[in-house]
Amino acid sequence: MSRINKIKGFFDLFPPESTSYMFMEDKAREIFLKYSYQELRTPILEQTELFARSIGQETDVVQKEMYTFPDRKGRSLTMRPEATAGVIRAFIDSPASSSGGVSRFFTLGPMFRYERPQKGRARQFHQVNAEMLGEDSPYADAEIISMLWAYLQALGLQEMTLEINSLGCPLCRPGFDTELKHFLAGNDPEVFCEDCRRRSDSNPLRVLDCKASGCRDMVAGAPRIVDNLCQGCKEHFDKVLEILNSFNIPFKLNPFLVRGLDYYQRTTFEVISDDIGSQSAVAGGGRYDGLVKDLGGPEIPGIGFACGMERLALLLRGIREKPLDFYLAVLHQDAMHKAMQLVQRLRGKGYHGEMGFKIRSVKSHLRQANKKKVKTCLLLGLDEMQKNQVQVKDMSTGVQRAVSQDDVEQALGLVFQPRNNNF
RNA sequence: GUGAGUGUAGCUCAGUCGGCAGAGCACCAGGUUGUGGCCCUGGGGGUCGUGGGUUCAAGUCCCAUCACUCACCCCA
Repeated sequence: MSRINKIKGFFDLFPPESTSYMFMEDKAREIFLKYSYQELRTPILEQTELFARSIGQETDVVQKEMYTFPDRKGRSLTMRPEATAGVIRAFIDSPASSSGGVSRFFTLGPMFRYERPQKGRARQFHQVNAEMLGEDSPYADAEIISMLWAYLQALGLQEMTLEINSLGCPLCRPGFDTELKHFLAGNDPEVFCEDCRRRSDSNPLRVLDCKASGCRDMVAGAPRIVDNLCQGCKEHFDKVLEILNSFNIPFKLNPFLVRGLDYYQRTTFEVISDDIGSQSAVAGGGRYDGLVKDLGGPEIPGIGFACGMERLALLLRGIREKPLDFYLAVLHQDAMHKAMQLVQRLRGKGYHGEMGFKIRSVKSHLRQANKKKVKTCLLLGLDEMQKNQVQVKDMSTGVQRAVSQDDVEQALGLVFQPRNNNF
């Protein structure tokens, strides 16, 4: 029979890579729970309009990157291309949205975008997300950024840059857009790339983020949002930076940092690494104070970030599964049942291990055990069965001794303690 | 959506001017009557991505096609 290919841009995660993902997920839960963020799991499939309305009709994500299709009754559904919209929708549906106070959520899981795969970019990819709803204080911005930073530190990642900017709010942004349009219109259209010629009128802010060399040179002299913020936005931004400074979180102001999702306003940020190919953004986020209302909820402010696990995985080093505690080698069919009983008992005591189901030579079993890098090899054959014993061999020292079958866990305990996590 | 590159053993790859399909690693067995790693000997493994063409002869040249990779774009 012919084989069936997996879908382009979709990947199977085998060990040791899957171990890195367990590690990233465990650390996310460990850190985020300390900050009082609770795990929220939302559906992968949502009504298409949810994303069209929140992310923005004009964005690349909505225009050409979504997995959108009709269900059996003809309703348009979309596989989530990002997490925030679904979290907000769920939040609006929940009692939390009308009971006041601050809600903190994190989510883990797959996202889907129809793009050409390359290093650090897949069609199904995984994100760690966090969102805080109901608080517009600059301290909220600082909290969530510092939590992201703490998470990256906890993963042991170095050499990353936090870039930050403010996009203004509905009070100051329109004025700035107008000023920016005037500036762009004053330049020779020839210096723009094709995209920016179009954008310079429809979405001038995006031109600031263009990587084309012509646009870049031209933009260097453009007016900056940070110089044109209204009083409220300026105070907010200054306060965020002040708090980050006081907590020794290093950041770089990037006046050209513009996120690709339309719902951001005020604080936006990205974490960049030079070490993961051309897709350099490891994490990104920002404030979205108008979004809950735009999605039919009350006027509640919010801020959040997304962190790309595929990109983190490229940076993780030395995450390896711990070796198994034991491997039990069965040397005769008559010892098989007893062997399984022993193995089950050891697992009940917290030891991790397996048994070989094939009757093979001691040499062959030990080669297996050695290859699996287990700490100890237990041998059970006819001799041991007659004496009610098991041979316990420490694989690092080669020391071996016979112990009573009743005392195996005690014997293992003399060599090492049962482990309590997977890394 | 655009561009470039790569497809040969489980993995990494070599294969000259078109002339018998190769290496290293991995795997299995033996070197010890029931003892791993190092070493030695032997062994199993191939639709040379697929289809067509040129030729006495194609892994090698030509065409098509599929897959993968990287980059643009965009983003995490």
